[in-house]
Amino acid sequence: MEKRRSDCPALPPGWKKEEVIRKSGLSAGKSDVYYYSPSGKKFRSKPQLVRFLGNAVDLSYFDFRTGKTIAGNTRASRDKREARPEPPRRWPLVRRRASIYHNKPLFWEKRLKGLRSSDVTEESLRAMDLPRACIGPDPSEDCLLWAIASALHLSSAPISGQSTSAEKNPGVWINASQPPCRSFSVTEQHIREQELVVDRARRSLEEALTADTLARIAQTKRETGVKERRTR
DNA sequence: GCCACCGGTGGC
DNA sequence: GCCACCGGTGGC
Repeated sequence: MEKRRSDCPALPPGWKKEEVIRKSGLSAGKSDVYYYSPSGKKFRSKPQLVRFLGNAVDLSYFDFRTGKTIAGNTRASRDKREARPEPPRRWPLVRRRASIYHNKPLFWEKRLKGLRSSDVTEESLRAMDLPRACIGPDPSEDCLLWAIASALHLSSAPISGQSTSAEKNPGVWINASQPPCRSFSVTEQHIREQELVVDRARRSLEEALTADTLARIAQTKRETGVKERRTR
């Protein structure tokens, strides 16, 4: 009997997927898919997952059997795309870079306008401290943030901004592999400060997830108690 | 009583 | 006809 739990990138960290092949009976050879929450709770169906995760995770495009996120939610479109599932939606910049970047290097960042990071309640996350003095058609901080994020995805080379020549004539001297801002450098101090920010965010997330789990357990206990009193 | 496992079936 | 979903049950 094949039994293997694997990570599921389309679900939050800690969730595992398991596929169990039926070994006997009329349905021998078919398989059942199960998911396990970080706390070990087992889920046999997508409705079960949706009920448990609520608004915390959008499962509209989640394919229960494959464990992958798909582009459409109809049965027909899903079947057509089965051999080419969409990557998880948490890396939109990576998916969009190929077509937009190669066409017009100077203006592609404008096309990312409107994309914004947000938490599970759709509340926009706080803006970052960015290098000053943007160069290019859209001087907004949002645009620069998207440009830096995409530059980090495009190459493992250092991200340092544009040369002074680009400031004088961006149409001629702009370096498409760098974000459209004045040259800047990142120091060890900057890195340490950002590590602290990330560390704080992780702790907050951990506390929120723990509180959520405890609340769900309490809710389940309350519901169970009500049912038991009614049946007496 | 729990749960792994398979069967039944409604929706497509 | 297929299969996602969930009910039922036998083994522990």
